[in-house]
Amino acid sequence: MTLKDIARLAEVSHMTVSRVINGTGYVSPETRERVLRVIEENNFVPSASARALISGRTNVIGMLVMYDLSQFPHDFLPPILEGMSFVLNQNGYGTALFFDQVNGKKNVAPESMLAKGQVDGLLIVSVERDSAIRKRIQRLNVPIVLVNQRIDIPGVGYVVTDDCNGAYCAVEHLIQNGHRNIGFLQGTPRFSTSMERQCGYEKALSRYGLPLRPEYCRVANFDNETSYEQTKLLLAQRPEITAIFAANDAMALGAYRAVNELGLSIPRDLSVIGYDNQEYCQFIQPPLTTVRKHRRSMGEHAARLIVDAVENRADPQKLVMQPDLVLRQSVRRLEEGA
Amino acid sequence: MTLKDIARLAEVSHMTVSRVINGTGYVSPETRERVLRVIEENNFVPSASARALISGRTNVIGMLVMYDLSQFPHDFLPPILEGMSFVLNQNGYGTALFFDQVNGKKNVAPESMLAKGQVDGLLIVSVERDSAIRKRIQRLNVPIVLVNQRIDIPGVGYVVTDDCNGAYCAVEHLIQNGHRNIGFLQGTPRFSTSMERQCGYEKALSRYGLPLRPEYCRVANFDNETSYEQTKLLLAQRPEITAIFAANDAMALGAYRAVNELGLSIPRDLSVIGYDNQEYCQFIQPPLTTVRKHRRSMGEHAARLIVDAVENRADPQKLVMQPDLVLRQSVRRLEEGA
DNA sequence: CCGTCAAGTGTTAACGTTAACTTGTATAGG
DNA sequence: CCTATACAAGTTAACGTTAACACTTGACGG
Repeated sequence: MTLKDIARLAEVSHMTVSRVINGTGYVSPETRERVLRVIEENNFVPSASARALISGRTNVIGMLVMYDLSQFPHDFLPPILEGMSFVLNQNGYGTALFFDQVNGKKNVAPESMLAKGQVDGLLIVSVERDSAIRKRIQRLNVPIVLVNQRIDIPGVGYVVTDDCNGAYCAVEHLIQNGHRNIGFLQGTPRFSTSMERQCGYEKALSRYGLPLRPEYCRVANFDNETSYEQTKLLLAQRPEITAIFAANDAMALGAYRAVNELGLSIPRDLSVIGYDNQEYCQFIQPPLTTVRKHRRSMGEHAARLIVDAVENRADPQKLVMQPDLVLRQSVRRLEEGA
Repeated sequence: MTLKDIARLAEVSHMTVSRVINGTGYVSPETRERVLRVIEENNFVPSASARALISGRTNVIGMLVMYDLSQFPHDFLPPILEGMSFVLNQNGYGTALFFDQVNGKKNVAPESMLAKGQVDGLLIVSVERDSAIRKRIQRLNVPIVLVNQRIDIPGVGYVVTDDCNGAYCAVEHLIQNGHRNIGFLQGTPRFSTSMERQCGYEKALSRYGLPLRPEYCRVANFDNETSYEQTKLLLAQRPEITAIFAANDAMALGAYRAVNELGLSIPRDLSVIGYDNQEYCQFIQPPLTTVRKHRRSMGEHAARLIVDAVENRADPQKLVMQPDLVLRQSVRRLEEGA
């Protein structure tokens, strides 16, 4: 079923049908009616391929996931994809999903698929710091918006969460609850967010005139097991510590485990704040106070930026979003005299 | 940059270039070399749109997510998508992702996008029982494979996990550890997997000659809070219960909470098995024994089935996968005399 | 009463491929 | 030596759409 078939059935030329469909040019009301009826009856939909061929635009935006899923909390991705997909669809775009690597193995497709002019723009969800992204991006000549990674490349936009500020708020919250000796479980330096969270921790301490003690900071690689060990060490070596800020929730859970094992209790003996607001935070005991990134919203914004760039042939914008603190029950207010 | 540009630069006709690219027909080694060099130098990639137009095939497979993400564990989706995407890419297919509904709102795109002949085949990830899928599927005339939903529709394939057997194994494991009075926290009847898990529970009891006591079974809607309440009730009303099988991990966590609050301990006073093997299962205390679905593998298989169907113009196959039990530390072996 | 313009419709060519057919040349078999 | 055939190309048309231009009709102003 093509334009011409519809044209024949409606007894008009194929151009008239095209005009009816696209709302361009003059068509008399009666003709329009007739054509629309025939289209309806045959539930005709114009060929996307033919349109893409002649217009040079596919109306498809690529979504490239640049990190290995198994290395990162699984629930990070879905809300982002969902947000992107929703906004893109609303704007008449389809979405092509690619994973750069799967289970450690490099995927074949991304570059070639993306080069074929198969997409009008590209959203890249990534996690690692800098990495090879810079180089790889340059080859592709479509508008690009990075999600969750703030790399300043001319002509490339991004949507990121201000993790530095998120961490700042978390630590500030601890300080405002009377905590002075605050441990920090740090992530892998490989991940860009890791450094930012550290920066926020340091900023908050300095802002409130507290000393930055390197021995309070432990690198635990975003890893539950390591955090568990480091927390045990930390509490043994530095018993004056009353609170821990963990750079993600899995690490906070590691701290929980250590505290339990030492026969202590949260938040009575130790206050804990995590980061990411994973699903389980509300279910564990005690429910974990943590920092929430607005993941769906990030996806939505990224989609808007890319649509904007594609349609106005302009460079994509850059956008920094603020996370917020989700208060639960893992932080205790210290008495003044304590 | 088109075939013809390459042809001009290599001083051949565009057909020769086409033949070189597709490996069809006769081309002399020297000519092939020359053409390949020119292609390389200009890193030319043929237009997917033009190919799609003339061949009637897009080399894109649609992936439609039919359920509301917020209603289901977030980490269910990524491995499935990843598995699909990987296999599809390997076979030269691109992937178009669509969400049927986002945050309760119906998405606009799916039907129209899919109808436009934009995809050669469709993978549908769903969760709800039957629902409207039957009707919606019939309109689309591309091969379809359902993922995680076993609906027998002629010409439609599926990849599912045998949740009945998964539940059976879980309950069997409890029985083999000496438990006789086993509670069951049930999911929403809305979800297809829910009924299967119940079926497995009942099968195991009956297989081992244990009575099915309705008062041991509580509907907790896959919900943490409800499970928490139901577990408290269950333990109060039926103190003889020594183990609980929860139809998913969130519910198991609810049980954990109840047990803690009653001053009891897992697995000493109560053994618990969950279902899904969510990320946090290994991190909570005690680590939760649970049933693992092979999600990436499901995605991979589904992708293979659809590629098969598309390329051989045959009806897609149907496939039932077996989950397995992940043993951790939430189940206690009861002494014979206990 | 003619030119101009708007409304409504049609014709043609182009987008970048591939299928199908055609052409030319070297080689082998009779 | 002629012809059949394998090899190595080239030419043309088609896929389904849209842009650009062309044509017809009627109305209206000068």
